[in-house]
Amino acid sequence: MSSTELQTSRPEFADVPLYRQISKALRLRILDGDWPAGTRLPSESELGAQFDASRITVRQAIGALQQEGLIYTRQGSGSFVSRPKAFQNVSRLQGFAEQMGSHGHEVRNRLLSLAEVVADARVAARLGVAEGATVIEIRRLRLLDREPVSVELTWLQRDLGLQVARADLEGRDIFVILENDCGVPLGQAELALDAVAADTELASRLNVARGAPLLRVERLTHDHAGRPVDYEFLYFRGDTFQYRFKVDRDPSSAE
Amino acid sequence: MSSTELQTSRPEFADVPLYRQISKALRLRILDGDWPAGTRLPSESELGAQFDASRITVRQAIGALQQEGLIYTRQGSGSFVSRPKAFQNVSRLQGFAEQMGSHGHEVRNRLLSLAEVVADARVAARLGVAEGATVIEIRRLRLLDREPVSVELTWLQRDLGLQVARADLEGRDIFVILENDCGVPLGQAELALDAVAADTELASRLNVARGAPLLRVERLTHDHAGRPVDYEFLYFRGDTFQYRFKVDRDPSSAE
DNA sequence: CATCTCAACTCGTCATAACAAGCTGAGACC
DNA sequence: GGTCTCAGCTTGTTATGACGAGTTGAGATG
Repeated sequence: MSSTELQTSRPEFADVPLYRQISKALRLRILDGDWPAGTRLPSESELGAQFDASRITVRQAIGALQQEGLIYTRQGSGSFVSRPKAFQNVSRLQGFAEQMGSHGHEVRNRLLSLAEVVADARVAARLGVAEGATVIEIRRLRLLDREPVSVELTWLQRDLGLQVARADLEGRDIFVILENDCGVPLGQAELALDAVAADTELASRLNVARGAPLLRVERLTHDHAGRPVDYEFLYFRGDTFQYRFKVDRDPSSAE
Repeated sequence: MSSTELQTSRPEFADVPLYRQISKALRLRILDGDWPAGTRLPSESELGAQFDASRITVRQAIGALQQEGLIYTRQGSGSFVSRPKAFQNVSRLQGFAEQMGSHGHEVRNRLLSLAEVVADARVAARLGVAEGATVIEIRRLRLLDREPVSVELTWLQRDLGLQVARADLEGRDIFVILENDCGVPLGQAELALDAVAADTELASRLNVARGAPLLRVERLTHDHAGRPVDYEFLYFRGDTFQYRFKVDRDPSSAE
């Protein structure tokens, strides 16, 4: 009954699925530390009563949190808040500031250059434009707590790039700009990581010695429909940055 | 009808959940190429009729395939087989040889050392043993097509390590040994990647200059129950190796 | 012919209900 | 005290039913 009531009383959220509201509420309590690692969540029926939802709906919410790695579930026993943090959820596609900002660090970007350039073969291939077409190139230096961490080269299709160029590139992630200002929902990204030596320019930008090891990330981000949107090279200082994530073996458990 | 028939005729699989049977059946048709990319799957109700399952069960099966990236779904339209392959599923936990071997390369491991050592604080913490406990340390040089690519340091709990030590460490991945010879089903792994400079020993092993950039991968692999099993440091030559994978944005779409 | 409308189909969400399977702790039994 | 059993919890799986929202193509309309 009150699911309807809830929707009636908050018509502006009427279209947010109930299971999302639940998972969001639970997520907040976990991230805020109300429920430290190891805490047992209320049982599915209890949650159902609390949120006035059926068990099937609660399970949808819990399933989402499980996928995020925030909780784990043991049959017959209950659902529990996962181990520490620090390591959480990094196999999501997130901007650097999105990730760090949520951990209490100050992130700034210094715009090094913003230009229309001719796409070389590789950039053209990745972005799906003709070789020789004009694209937008953005070069930024990222500072974490005033300390330089990375230099980032970004290429975008011309029209999209011009929109992005008008946004607050110094304070916000390109991902956030793309999604909120340009209305481009992001989907998957392909990454390639390797290690390279700092050339003279990178070394001076990042305040390290020439030849110092850098973690290079090549990232091609697609929108929801699979169209390439954003092609980047990120150069991280090897001594101050780690790329962390989790992977599963055998996600399907097929055969 | 047929789901029941299936279970009746194969009583040993009677406890495999129906939704897994369905996702497995669909997965096979996709991987076998019966349904090329872009093919629309039968609707959820059709599948329900085919497998004699309710729609909720079919949706569970379809949800699993979606997570695997094999299919994508558009409301009002249907579920479709995903784009090519090539990049699929690389965010799985795979051994190096597993990955390369399936691409027609020759992978060999040269055993550099195999010893019982005293766990330092970090190794002890990661493997969940007492500091000062004895663990097995394995150091290997990996060769791809006769060329050195990486040096790998592995620590295992003593009893497990002794089992592994008896296996064919030169020809097989430790992952494969753990799963097949030791019967340890692997689950998740946590990875941390950064870039470091080659010290004298690594440089000579890998046949690069001292100070050359290396991609360092710290990996802690857990078994199915979440117990830490295998703790490793992998040092890859920056010039010959890339770590590639895909990530999704917004598995939760929070806030 | 172009466009517009709408019925019919698709997936998205949610409720209620039931039984199976795993876990846990209180109490019985030795 | 130590062990064993089992009731009563938990999650896992599944069915049926319902309505909403997005898509699409056929037919009506201009």
